[in-house]
Amino acid sequence: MGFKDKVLEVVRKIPEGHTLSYKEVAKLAGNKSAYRAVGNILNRNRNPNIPCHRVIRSDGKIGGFNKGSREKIKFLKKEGSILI
DNA sequence: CGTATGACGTGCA
DNA sequence: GTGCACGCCATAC
Repeated sequence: MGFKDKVLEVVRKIPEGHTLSYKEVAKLAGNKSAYRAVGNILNRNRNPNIPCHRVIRSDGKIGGFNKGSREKIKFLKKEGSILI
């Protein structure tokens, strides 16, 4: 159990229709300054149970996605969590 | 063990 | 308002 698992758990707890920024996730994970690592972890970690598409940048931008930002945008728009 | 990387964030020009 | 550059942390190899 480390920062990685904590981040994944936090992201997994994100309810539908709600999005969190990498910084927020890092803060909830215990390291508010590790937002850099959050993106890294989500990128390397391919866990289908982790709705990583609900994690966006603080700017409101999508950021990136394993399968392609298109899918991420699609999911967010479908859930009504984003206004792009 | 040490180096390099990255789906970020903030500041400054 | 937009663009560029730097700094930050943890993970993976």
